[in-house]
Amino acid sequence: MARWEPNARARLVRAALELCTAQGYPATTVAQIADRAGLTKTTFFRHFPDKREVLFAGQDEHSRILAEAIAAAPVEATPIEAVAAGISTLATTFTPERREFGRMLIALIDANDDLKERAAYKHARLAEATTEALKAREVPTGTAGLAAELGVRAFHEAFARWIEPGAERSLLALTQAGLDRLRTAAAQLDTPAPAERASLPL
Amino acid sequence: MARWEPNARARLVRAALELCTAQGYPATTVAQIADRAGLTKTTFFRHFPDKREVLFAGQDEHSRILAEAIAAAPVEATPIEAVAAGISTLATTFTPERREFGRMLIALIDANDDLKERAAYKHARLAEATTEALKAREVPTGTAGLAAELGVRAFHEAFARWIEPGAERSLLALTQAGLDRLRTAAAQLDTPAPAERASLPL
DNA sequence: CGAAGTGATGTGACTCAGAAACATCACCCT
DNA sequence: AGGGTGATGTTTCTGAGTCACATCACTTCG
Repeated sequence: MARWEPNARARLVRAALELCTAQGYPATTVAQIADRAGLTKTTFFRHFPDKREVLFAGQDEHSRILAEAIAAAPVEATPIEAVAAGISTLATTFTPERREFGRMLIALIDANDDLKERAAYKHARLAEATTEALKAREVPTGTAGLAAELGVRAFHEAFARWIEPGAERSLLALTQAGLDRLRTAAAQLDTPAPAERASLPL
Repeated sequence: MARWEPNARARLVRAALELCTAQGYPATTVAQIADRAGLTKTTFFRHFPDKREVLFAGQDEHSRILAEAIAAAPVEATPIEAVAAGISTLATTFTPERREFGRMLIALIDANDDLKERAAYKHARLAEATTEALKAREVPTGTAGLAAELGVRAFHEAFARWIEPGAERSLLALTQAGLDRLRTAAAQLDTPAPAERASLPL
């Protein structure tokens, strides 16, 4: 379906990431991004609803992938198992080439509150979609919400480790490890902190 | 310390809430808000960093209150108990007059993605502050993060019920009920959904 | 093979958010 | 009475985001 120069959208994303990394996000103008992609400001806004969104391109897809994988999990799976299946499937959609992209994106987000805000929104939306997918499996609302939150947190944590320079483990392995870690953390919500526990009589 | 007409900030908040409720958030201009408060656009931006923020005025205070209450909880308290103490203290700072305000605010947020995004960010910041307060009590990172998330969710849920027209219970009672509900939900993360459980052999 | 159609892009003009430099006013203190 | 201080107003500017309209490439059909 491509006509003109193909991949206008991808060119915009690439241009945005490069320019923002080089000059900083606030110093980068939408016109500059469009220019570098060989397009105009108007066209930019035809592809993305606002300046922030170009850096989060494709993330709405994650909700769909996660939700579908959860729906496809075996009926007898527990909420956590369904979530594990979901984020595992999501993890397999990430190719190694996306590591560099991810590194740059995380660096940008860390440096700009505007982007942190959008990231928080994306997190919430992803968790919501996951919650709905679990509720469709008859998981009660509260449990669904928490399981979803655990899953999204596990995935983000895994992603953060995956893009680190020396990372050796696959994103898939990291997501599973992350979820396990959070499961055990959840089991300790009613346990006094170690420092206190150590001072209790044996 | 008030000089001119006092309460400029409060006047801006009130004007913003009224105008946005009447005309819708996107149709309301910063200049209009300032005008109605008897001020100018520049002064608006001296009090609030952006247009969205005027509707979330005072919420940064919540982080401080919550964190301080958690720090003040008894040393032997479990993470959840510390969080319960925190949100209970926070709940007691809400006077009944704030119910109407809360109603209008929630209605606005529900109707505007811009405001949903800011609300998600506020949620994340509140959870972060809570997490830090728990980590200061030697609670391990993962557990702290989840306990914080539970607390913030419980508070939001309680707030949503508190502002409902027919609500009778105090915000304090509602936060405690909300947290209890989430605690039991957390205990079911590894339990298959009811529909499935019912079909298992007794 | 050429004309109409379709979808993506460009142009120009506009509104509003938000920042900055500078002027002004009310109040306080001495 | 006069200077200091802090809050406000004035003006101007940049950039985000919207819109109406024109244009171009490519397709399809007569």
